[in-house]
Amino acid sequence: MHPAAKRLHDHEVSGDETNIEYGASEFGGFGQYFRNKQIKLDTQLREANQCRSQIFKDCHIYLNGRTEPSHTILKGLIVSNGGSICAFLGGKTYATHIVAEHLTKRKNNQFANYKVVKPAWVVNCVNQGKLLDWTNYRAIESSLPTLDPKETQEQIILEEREKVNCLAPDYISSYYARSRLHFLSTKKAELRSKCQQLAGQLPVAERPSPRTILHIDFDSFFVAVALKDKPDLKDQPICVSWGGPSSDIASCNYKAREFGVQNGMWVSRALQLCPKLVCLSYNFDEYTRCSDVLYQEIVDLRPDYVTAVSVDEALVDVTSLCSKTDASQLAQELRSRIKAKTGIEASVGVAPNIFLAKMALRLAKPAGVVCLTQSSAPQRLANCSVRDLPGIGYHIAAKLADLGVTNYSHLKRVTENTLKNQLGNAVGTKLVDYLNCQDSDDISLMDQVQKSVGVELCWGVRLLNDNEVAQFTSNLTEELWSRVQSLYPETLTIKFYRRAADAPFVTPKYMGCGRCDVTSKTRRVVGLDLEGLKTLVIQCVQSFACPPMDMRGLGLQLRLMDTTTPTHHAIKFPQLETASRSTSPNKPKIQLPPSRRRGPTTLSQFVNQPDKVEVDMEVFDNLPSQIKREIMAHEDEFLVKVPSSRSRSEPAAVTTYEPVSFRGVTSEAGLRQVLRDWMRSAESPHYEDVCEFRDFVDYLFDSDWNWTKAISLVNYLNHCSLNLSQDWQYLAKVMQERVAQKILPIN
DNA sequence: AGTGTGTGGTAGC
DNA sequence: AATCGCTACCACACACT
Repeated sequence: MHPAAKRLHDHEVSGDETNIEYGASEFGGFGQYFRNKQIKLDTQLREANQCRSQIFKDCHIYLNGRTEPSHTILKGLIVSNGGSICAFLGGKTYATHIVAEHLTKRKNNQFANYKVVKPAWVVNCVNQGKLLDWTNYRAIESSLPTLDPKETQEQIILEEREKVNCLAPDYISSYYARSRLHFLSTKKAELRSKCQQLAGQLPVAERPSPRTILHIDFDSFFVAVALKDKPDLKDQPICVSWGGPSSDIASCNYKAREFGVQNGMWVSRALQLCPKLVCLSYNFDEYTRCSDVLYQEIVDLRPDYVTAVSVDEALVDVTSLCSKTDASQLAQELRSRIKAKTGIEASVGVAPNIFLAKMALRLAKPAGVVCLTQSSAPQRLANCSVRDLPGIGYHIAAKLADLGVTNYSHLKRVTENTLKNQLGNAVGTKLVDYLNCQDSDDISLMDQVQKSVGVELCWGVRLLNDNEVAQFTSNLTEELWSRVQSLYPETLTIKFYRRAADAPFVTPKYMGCGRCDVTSKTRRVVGLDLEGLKTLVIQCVQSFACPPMDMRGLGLQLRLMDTTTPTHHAIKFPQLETASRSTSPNKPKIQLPPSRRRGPTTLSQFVNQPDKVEVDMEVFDNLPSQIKREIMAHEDEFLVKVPSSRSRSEPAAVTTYEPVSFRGVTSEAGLRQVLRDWMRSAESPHYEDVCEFRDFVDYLFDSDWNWTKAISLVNYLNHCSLNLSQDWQYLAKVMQERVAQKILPIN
């Protein structure tokens, strides 16, 4: 059974539900409300029918279309015999069985990989008191375990691709242009970076305790924007989405929430709950404009600190300001100014720490201001669902429910140790903090420096063969590369989405990824250029050995070099996988550093290397001379060759036998002096100098075999660069990887 | 004990 | 006819050293 389904199932049979059914939620936690409602229905059913058996234990069953007997009766049979009902397909749970009388052609495809059974199966199971073989009750011929034959799958993909072609040249850009989640993520990154800059400009404030923190955001932001030019609709239930039955609701107003409609829900389901629901479109430009106004107003306050939470949401430290003004008055004024300039309502939470500010904001919505203090908070929060606590999502809330904790006030029933054991140290500690109305996070200490850059695409991915997979992968890698700009990537993590073995070939959501198995791999990428990166990504993708037609999505994430805590590592040795050693001709090619045209700072990428094993040069020095000789004898097999097409910048030293010198210096002490002078001479290394140094090091290796000196110099460069700019550090890193690459074959 | 990798969870509308 | 299910960050378990 699927974990989520299992949790629901376990929960249902775990007895005392009285406290959570229809549990009062001041926070509009309608998701919880409906989950509770479902639990209550099941409980009622079970009670009405008595719990007769566990025949359907681990069965999560979806009822489709008209049935005989009716849904109500079938539900009663299933639930009272230990099963559970799957309210809808897709989403986070999935059905183990579908009960249907007959299916439309489309649903035939959609359900092809489910166990689709006739209602008689349920009835007969109950009558005979055991779980019967479902295959005798198939509602469709091609149902499990027969998968769609390859030709059928191919046909399906070809048809889908007529509508949505993920290989079209502009697919990725047009996709992201319409993706709300992409919009939210990229806006957040931008705003974080702006706040980071701002922090440098704001006066350094004294930091008395307690602080005064504002948490401010717009009420149902997307809907509010959509309603700006349609004021007559404002009392109707409204949502923002692209409009189709399986499209997500990005935002819905309070009227719609009364019907149980929630953000993230599919339109089809929302329409079941609220048939009069009106769908309005996105307006990303206007979101940006409102966001700008919001942040401008915040900055104009001259606060102590600002942290971007979202495009429409910020945490603001206003402690200094509040020595003169009353915080709630400040918040009210801010609210009115924003309303005046954007035409939409914002709410503000005011409190002495982040946790309480967030909770205050929830209480303040819609269109209000709420102040919470250490003393007033426990009372005000007592009945709030744990689901509404920051950092507590679906999964943790479910685990808490297993512990009998659904409300904030229930937390004190459980010991700290139980929380930590069940939920992990971090979450446990956080919950205890919350219970004490404390928050260890301080917004002025929150790091807003970007540590990684990634792209991910899991919609419309339908590919026929390895070539297409490579093409798509390559396109996505280019998208990633375009976002790297002058950053310093160190490792790449590839996240691969593959259709789960028992997930239907045709996804419930139109062109969605369906239920997937996700696997990931991490590789070092220091020194790779775009081509090298592409090759690496494609290799990795192939290593997942997924049938092309089952690929459903791909994520690529680059972890950036950490320049805040310098590593004092000596040379890192790459370690090739045994497989790639034999395929060395396919290795990504070595690149020269980019020319100055690309700007003075990015030295990026001219060496390839995979994994790592740290060794320092003593290890090499101590190698048996036999091994050293062997290496030298096989030089051609492993030494890295620099492409000769760029040889214009190659110094003569590489091809002629002159004394081994760098700018006329040969002694190690002298060379170190040259390096020091070089590093002092410029904020960032110049391209020509880099080439010269690289070639000198290459020469030491390839022609002079003076490896010790080369390693020593590179380590020295690394050592010195620790106090210099990122460019110097990156150069050192690239040189280390390059040297490591040369030593590699001794492993 | 520290390091690196793979996995999983959460947040925003 | 549909649909645009992203992304950054944290925490953890585990393997390896």
